[in-house]
Amino acid sequence: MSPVTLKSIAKATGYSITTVSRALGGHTDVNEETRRRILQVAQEMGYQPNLVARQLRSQRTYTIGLISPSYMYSHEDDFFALLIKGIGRAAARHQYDLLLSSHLHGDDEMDAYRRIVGGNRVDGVIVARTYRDDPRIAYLKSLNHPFVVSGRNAPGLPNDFPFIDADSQLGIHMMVSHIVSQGYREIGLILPPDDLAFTGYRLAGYRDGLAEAGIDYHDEYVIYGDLTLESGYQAAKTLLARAPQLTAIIAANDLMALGAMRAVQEQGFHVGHDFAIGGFDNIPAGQHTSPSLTTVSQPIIEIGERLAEMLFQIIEGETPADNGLLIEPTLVIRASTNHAHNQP
Amino acid sequence: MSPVTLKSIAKATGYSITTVSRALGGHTDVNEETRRRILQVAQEMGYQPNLVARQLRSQRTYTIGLISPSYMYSHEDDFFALLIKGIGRAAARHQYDLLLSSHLHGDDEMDAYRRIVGGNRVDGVIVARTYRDDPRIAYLKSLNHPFVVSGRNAPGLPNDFPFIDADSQLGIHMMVSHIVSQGYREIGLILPPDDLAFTGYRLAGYRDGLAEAGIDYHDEYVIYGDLTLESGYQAAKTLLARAPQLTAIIAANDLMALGAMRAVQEQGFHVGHDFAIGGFDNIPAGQHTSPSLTTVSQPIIEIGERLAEMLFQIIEGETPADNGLLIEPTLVIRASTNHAHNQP
DNA sequence: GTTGACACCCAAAACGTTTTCAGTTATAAA
DNA sequence: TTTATAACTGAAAACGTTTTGGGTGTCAAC
Repeated sequence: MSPVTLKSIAKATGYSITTVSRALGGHTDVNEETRRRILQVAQEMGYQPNLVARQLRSQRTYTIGLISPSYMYSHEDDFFALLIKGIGRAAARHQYDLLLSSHLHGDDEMDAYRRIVGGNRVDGVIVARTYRDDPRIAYLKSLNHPFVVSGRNAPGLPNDFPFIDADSQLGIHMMVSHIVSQGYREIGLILPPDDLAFTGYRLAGYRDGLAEAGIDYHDEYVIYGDLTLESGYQAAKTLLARAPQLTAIIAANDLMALGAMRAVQEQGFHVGHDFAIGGFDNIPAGQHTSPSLTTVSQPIIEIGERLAEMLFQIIEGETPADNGLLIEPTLVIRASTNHAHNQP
Repeated sequence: MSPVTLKSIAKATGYSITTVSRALGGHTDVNEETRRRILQVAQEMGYQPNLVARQLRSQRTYTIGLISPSYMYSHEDDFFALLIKGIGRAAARHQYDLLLSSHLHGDDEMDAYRRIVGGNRVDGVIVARTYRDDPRIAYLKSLNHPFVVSGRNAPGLPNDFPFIDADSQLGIHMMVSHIVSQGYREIGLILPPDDLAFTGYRLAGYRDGLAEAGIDYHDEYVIYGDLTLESGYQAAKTLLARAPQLTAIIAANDLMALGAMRAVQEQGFHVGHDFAIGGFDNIPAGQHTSPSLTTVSQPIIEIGERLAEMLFQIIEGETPADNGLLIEPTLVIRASTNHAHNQP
């Protein structure tokens, strides 16, 4: 009835706790016959090692942590779900578990990090959704605790930590070039909040694209949203009121793009014919909208997998081959920017 | 440099480990002045309690577990992502963490349960995606370990465990009634694999609906898929070949419904006008398809939240008010079954 | 001047492992 | 026969907490 421990197996077999531990641990210095006996008794008694005790003694948890605000990774935001999927895959391969700590919206995120990391609950953490000069990264570096970052610092700031990020500057650049190639030249942009690190890259990519096409940049063509569909809708309405000559809008994520699409359609435009909409993320919903959404795709699941692999290497004390990895995104052209896609 | 522990604080303040522990733990039998001193020193030294040691000593982890195959909770299957979101919310409120253990596809799921549960890593677990007479449930019951179940046993079998499930029998029944009310009477059904517990309820709901409408049941109108979009596509093609008189298809989840929709459209049908398609789950993509998908909606996030709340109660030794909860799903009528929705 | 009550503090045990170090026996070499 | 070596085993320490079960000292009451 009471939990079966090394001690109880020791008592049952007549061997010491040490020997039982070594036998089960597969050490060489235990007689083959005694190991057989011990293994069998352990089996019969249904022994399961107490992982917490093992963690305490060995100072290893075989667990990695992901800390997230509780309102994220939802259908409003597939990003976390996909990242978790990739991480989970890699973790399963390496026999690690994933500790997911959600903190309430108002709470200080740093507290969660201090608790989990300082509390020795994980061997490493994955930091996602980076801010400009992210304090979480500073904290982890000061502790010299293994971590990897999904994302990176804002443009111009140092990236002296292991990270993987999509080259979203290039992604938006490709999007602009494509939209220009379709004949649209008055292009608006809906950006994420300014404290997110990647916002600067998306703006830079936009300017790159315009410059390449020889189009002037106008401040009033750019507006900030908060990544939700609703905010995309509002932003597009504001943008159109402010600059009615617009014939295209690029949003920094698909959700805002879908909101923008709705706003634009309400204004009587025929998206894909007289107006272009471009997104970023390639969320599943974008395939099924009408018109389907042209977007920039980043392989989030794969990024999650590679991040985890990278973290495992760091935990094991190896130096990962790529300490900062920029992934080239791909442009997925669909009907919202392209006549040819419109009638299948 | 070395980690700051109760011991180091004891040394620094001159008090014993016991007193430091009791001071930080908020016990009453320590002088207010000494507590102040200890708190301050702990603060200065940046003390973070070692949670693993605490867990070992107190035999409580303040962690709940969710074990899932690593291919699940993806954009192919929003279910897990949403469930995790709900669980995470509730967990954040109660200061619990979530341990997510993914195991590789081929591995025995029971091993993961034995490892996590037997290894004392969690105070309770949430079992999702139940099978008929699920061995995981039998295991947890035999151990008398706190757990709750998302789903329940197959029809006719006992549910002697705490669970929350959507009443999918009623859900499909409502769907059939609605489709019949739109004038369709030759209705096919695409079911999930037979070993999943809820398959029987969906079939029963289908038969209920037919019976109520006075329509005969035909075996050849029913086919099994594996919940993926691709399998829905194949299943629908088979169904149409087998019974060309069909004018409607209900799929047991949205993904298969979308696959079926594609197959039906390829055959030249005009879904929403001369053919009806119904799904189940209300995944976000269904809003944006063309035509948009009529579906049965279950509040997965809320179910996750309530499951977690229920589990916390059980862990705390209370008896939850609802030990088995059936949630009434809602029918979301969109264009794939309804003319009126077709031209907004 | 003893007694009780109270406030405060601490040594040691316990949680269940892993590992270090030393001990015991059998065997081979000298 | 002694000695060195190898093969196996075990006692005890350690990981960092919390809790048990006293201690000590002060003060009021008798």
